[in-house]
Amino acid sequence: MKCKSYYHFFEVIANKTRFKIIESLMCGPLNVGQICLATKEEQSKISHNLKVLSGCNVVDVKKDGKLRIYSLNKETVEPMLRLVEKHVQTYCEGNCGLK
Amino acid sequence: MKCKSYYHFFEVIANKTRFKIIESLMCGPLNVGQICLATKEEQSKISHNLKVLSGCNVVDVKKDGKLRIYSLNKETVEPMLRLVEKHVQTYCEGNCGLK
DNA sequence: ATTTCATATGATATAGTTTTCATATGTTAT
DNA sequence: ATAACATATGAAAACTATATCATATGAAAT
Repeated sequence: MKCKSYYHFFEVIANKTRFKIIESLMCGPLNVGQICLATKEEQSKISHNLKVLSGCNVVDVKKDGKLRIYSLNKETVEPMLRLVEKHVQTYCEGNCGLK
Repeated sequence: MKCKSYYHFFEVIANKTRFKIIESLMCGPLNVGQICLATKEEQSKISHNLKVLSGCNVVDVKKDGKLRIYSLNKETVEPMLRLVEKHVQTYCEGNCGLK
């Protein structure tokens, strides 16, 4: 397994705002304005962070007029969250030292 | 799936030094001095980062005299790295925008 | 009991990331 | 062509994480 720079992938997910974006996209694609509403975050903040997420294909964009619709790459993200959930359940009663 | 604070788990892995530690433990348990050699990093840096890793059970410690032997929780880490590897192969030719 | 070795810890300095604010770009409607 | 709207972008400010250095702790050997 070659993984010399895989930690960069985790950096992308390891952020509160980006994680909220991911959660908001769990139920289906949304445009930027809708993501702002769902996350209660500012537009430019969301845009900056969407760029990071799409930069490594954690989310996908497509244009629709003046809207940009973002969708989650569930194939990678969902199993990854399932692994974390299992880890927390198995190894950490309560909060695992996680803040 | 409840995942409100799961991003903290990713923060733990999303770091160059800690990732090097994880890699060094891939082949089996090591004590702190051995991890320093394997990673070519300073002892106190390693200790600080080992604390973060063990804080959420990504690694496990046991004492042996004055040595402390760390081992990797492969059950969570390995499948997670496999997911990233697959992601990179599938969605990113070259480097995926990852640094 | 003292020295030596292995590791941990605390405080500060340093580096890096994230947000913010102002503005730019691109699209549709008028 | 201009206005209105949605989103993106750049630069600076604000924030957070990390490394470093000095020192502390604990265990074994002398």
